[in-house]
Amino acid sequence: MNPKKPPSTLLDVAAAAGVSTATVSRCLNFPDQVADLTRERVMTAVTDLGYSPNFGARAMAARRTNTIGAIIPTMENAIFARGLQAFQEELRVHGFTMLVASTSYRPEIEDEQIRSLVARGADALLLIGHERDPEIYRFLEAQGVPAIISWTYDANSPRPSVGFDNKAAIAEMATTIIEMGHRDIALISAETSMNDRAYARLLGVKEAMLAAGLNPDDLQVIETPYGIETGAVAFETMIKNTPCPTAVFCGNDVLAVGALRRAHEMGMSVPKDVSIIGFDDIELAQITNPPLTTVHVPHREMGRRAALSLANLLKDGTPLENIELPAKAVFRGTHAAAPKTK
Amino acid sequence: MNPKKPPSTLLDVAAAAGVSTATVSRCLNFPDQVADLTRERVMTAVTDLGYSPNFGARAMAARRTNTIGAIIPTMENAIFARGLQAFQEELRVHGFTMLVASTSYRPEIEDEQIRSLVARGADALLLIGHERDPEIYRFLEAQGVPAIISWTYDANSPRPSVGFDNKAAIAEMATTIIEMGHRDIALISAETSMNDRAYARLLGVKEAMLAAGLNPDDLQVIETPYGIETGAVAFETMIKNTPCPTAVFCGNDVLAVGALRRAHEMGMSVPKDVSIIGFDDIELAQITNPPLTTVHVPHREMGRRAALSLANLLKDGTPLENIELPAKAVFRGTHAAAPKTK
DNA sequence: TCGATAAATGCAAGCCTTTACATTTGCTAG
DNA sequence: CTAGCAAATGTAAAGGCTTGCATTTATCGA
Repeated sequence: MNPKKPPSTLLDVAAAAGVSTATVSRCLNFPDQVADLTRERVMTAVTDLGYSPNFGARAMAARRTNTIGAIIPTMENAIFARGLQAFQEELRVHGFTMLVASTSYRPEIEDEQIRSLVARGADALLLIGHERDPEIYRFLEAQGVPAIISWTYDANSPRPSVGFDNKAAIAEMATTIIEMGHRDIALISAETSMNDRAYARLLGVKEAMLAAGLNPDDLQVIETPYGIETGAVAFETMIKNTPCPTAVFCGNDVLAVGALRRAHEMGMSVPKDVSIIGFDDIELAQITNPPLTTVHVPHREMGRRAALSLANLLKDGTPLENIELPAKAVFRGTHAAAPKTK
Repeated sequence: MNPKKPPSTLLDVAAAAGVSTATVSRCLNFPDQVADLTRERVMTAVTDLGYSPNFGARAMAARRTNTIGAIIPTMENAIFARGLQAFQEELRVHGFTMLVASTSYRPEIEDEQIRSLVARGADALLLIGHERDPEIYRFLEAQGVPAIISWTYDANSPRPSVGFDNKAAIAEMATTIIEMGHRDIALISAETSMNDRAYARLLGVKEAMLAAGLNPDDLQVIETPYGIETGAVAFETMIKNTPCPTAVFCGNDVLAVGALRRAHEMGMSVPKDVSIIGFDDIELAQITNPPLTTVHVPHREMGRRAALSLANLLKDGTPLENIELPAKAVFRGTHAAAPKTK
């Protein structure tokens, strides 16, 4: 235990066990290729010497790092945290480790982070959403780093993804709400530029309006950053519009919670005076009063499936697929028929 | 762009620029050691070839990866997600990348993950809480991997940490509550075995009781896993005890939210019939009705400072310090004087 | 008992970069 | 004009592991 004793190497272990380095290496990587007796001897040496393989050497020789990068907008949003957790858990099962970077929804940071993670030796990448500079896809291809897109699904996309159809999901919800008599519809959206999920949700509401014979252009939209307070402010602005909306869709649950709170503060009754609809179905949605009507998104399942796909690709070369997962409306307490008082 | 073109290497760049690999390497790592003209030529070659350094080779030659590992119980808990986000943001500023692993609060998984991250070449580690098998600390020392402990602070610990004093924080809160006349106190705690933060909080409540002349042994304790529903169940059990507690402390806000909800479901009025106190001050705490009285923890600041310390250590060798951050009681709507009806 | 085959192990060539040290080039001052 | 020095660049050794191929050993059938 001298402070300066350099960590032991494969060679040390080989010497201690009286075998070649190749055998030690095989012991560690393909245990069943080695005779039981030998393996035992090697493992003892490994333990005795406290050997831990040198990562750099291993990565260089094997041309892979068993590390997978995930690049998400922010971990502070529960939906990504949840998906990422599931992603990491599944990765671990297959012997991979996760590198994480976040972008704060800024494309130029995402660009930088993608390059950084590739330079860091990520064998594959998890990316959120399809939309980004084509140059990046070219870069990934040139580097031979596969990527899977998540949190969105587009049947027409040439890139493999595992996600759900944002547009269809919210359209389903909107159709039901419109059937309940709502005519004046509003949407508090996350910013749609460079966020294809948010944009798809906007499209979904409009689509439902059109299908129901309403004019999609009448949809009142406010775009605002993510947050309870921003949702509250947007709601207050919105509700003073003419015509005053009777149903307010929100791009996510956090915005909806803000809207709900402000509605109460303004003395409105939800859902009697106004319906408020969220998106994501995070934990928050169940504890509001009344509990939030929202669209349930399979965050964990997306993370898990993405990890599984990537692991299979890296292990056996199973090609990535384009997987659609269901997202469905969950009706709780913040929606009701449109008020008649109009 | 043939599908099989191997990525270019330093040698390719050197050849293209008409210099040696050493010069290219210097261009990339110490640009000012190279003549302007040469640098320009090299950079052009780098861009043209789409060169990205091979991580393994670099790690091996430089003996460091500029990668820092973070091992947390779970990202699904907002407090860790938030701290981790801040940790990663700060790391990025200093040119480091974050490897993440989670343990689900299981010591044996933590052990495995620590070894895995070290084997993955992490230059340093962020760990939650002090308590773990001493063998692990020995391992880290032997491998020469520095670690910083977070989410807790102990002035007496020999290991550097950046955190807050869990015991003192909750004791402060408990003292105030007891001064409001509460005598029958309960605690819904996270499991305290192998979770020194939870244990410290338990101690803190007892300490406050003792200081106020109450018998710490009278503290009613239920340990339960993390979750809204588990908090609710624990609350219901607790409230049927004799004597019935008038103040229920919770190990974290999520448990408190569950308790609060169940209290309402049981027809109790909070804080009139019972006071409920949380811990962490996550977003949830502000949207309950009434808003939750809790202890504010500087999650982001801990993450940021931890990253900063580690970055400074790795860059200039600035030794790690033991940093205490403040956590303070925030009084909102779920506490009140003890009911007189007793 | 011997050859054929399979299983186990060893040999040694990479893998690609960094960096200590050596060399060359370009200046400066005497 | 040249010795001497600094700046720029080159040379080549390491760094520790994996893996294709070669070799040895064990097993089995005839």
